[in-house]
Amino acid sequence: MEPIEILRAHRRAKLEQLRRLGVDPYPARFPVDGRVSEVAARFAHQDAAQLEAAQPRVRVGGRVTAVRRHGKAAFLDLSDGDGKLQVYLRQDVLGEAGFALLETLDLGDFWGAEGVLFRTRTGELTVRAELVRVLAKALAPWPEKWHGLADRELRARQRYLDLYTNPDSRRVFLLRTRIIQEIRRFLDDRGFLEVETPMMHPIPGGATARPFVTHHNALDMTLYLRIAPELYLKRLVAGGFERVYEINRNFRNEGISTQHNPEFTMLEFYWAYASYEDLMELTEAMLIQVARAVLGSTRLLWGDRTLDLTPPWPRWSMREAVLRLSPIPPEDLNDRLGLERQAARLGVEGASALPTGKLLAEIFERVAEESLQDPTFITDFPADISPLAKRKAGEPELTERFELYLGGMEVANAFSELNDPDDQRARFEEQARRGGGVVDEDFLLCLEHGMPPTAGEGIGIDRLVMLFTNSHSIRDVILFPLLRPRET
RNA sequence: GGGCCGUUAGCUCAGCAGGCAGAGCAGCGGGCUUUUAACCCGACGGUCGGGGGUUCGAUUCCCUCACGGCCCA
Repeated sequence: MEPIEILRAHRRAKLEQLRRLGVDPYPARFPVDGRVSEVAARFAHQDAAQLEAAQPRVRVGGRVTAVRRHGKAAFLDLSDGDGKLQVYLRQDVLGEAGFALLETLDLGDFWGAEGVLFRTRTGELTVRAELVRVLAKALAPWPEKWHGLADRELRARQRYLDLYTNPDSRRVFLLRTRIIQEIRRFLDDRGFLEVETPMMHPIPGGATARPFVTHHNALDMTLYLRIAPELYLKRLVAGGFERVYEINRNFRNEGISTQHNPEFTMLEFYWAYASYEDLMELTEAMLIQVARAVLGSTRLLWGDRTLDLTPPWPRWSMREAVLRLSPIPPEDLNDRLGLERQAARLGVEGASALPTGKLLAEIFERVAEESLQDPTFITDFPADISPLAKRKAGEPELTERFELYLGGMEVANAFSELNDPDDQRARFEEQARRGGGVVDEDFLLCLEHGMPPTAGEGIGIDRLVMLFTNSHSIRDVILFPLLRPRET
């Protein structure tokens, strides 16, 4: 037998032993006075004498993460992942039969206990158990108690073990939830309405990315998992929901990296009668509110530096960012020839075939993106890489668009929405000519019925969580990141 | 897609300038009625990621594949 099978066999033998004793190893219910970490916190400030006087009786349940046996007595640690509470078992209190339950105990089992709280001679808050009960038998061996689960792959694959054994991991996901809660609060307070739009699209749109393809049998119809909710949210603005947002998953059938997971969570929100400049202020306010609420600070620890969110954040045009952060001479950004030369020098493949605006964007990504650590708005995106953004008045080659960079990552993308149906049609057609999309006639019909001037923004929640938790891989902030299936 | 690093017991990790594969934790047997990484005694536990090559001999060196991690694109 393999060693692991022997370990499992031992546990299974104990399961059978429980059943022979007439003990249900998986009972239905065990009412408790609170989570063990809450109970521990509630009595944290009572010393031995106070507990002795009050004799507080508690009933708790948790996972057994440590056992220290002393002949006819034993100490267990009951854990809920956030904290633990020690339980003291004595044969003279529990009786031989009750104490013998210990013979069936393995690390990882869930146990319940009831008794009076006291402090041991070393001062540890402890339940003197008058009753113990098996709540759920664990049949698979538990990870090592001191180091926990360290293998990064196993931590992602068996997140339930990671969460119980690595407090840092637990902290990241609790913060993730709080960040999203705070964003909702921020938007709700400003009259934004949370909505849900389709995840399955007949036409993939709202971004440029390869979609996942699926099929609806009854309608015999190809459907695409959405790459962005944008075009549906704008339909809602046209429908009179003047402030809407959605926090939900997008799917992009592209590479996987420390910054990309095939499904990722995006906040998109739309604000009628506002422009991209209003959004810059709103974004500053939102991220500062979130940082204060979840971190109690507007400074983010990021690797070996500290990112300062104190507003106002610099606003640089894309052109200006390239000039500030690279030695490229301004004249090279003025004409196509110069742009092509610089793009080629930076390793952009097929530069001569790319639209002029795309060349500038490629250069920007290569020379500037990583340097943008403190929050910086990059504005004035070229129109030919911004098919859904309104053109800048007087500068039709540019758009009223910005991206927010933080920690060297793009975390937000926003613009004054293009609501001119003819211009939108022309841009869709141009994209389609380049093989970058399909003309969404239904959306164009919507614009033809009229959509008010609107500003819209997308914020990548996963990357935001990375920044707020100093996590440098997206896999560390997604509970179940996509992994290759394991052979066995 | 490219580069570097890794894969050894259930878990955490040593080891290997080629010569019988180790520790701690967990598990097993025994002892212990205030311990807390409990402790003490004892016995057990391995396809050294898969395949191939070099060699008298490979966990160790080389090639290759798989998977993972980090960095780059």
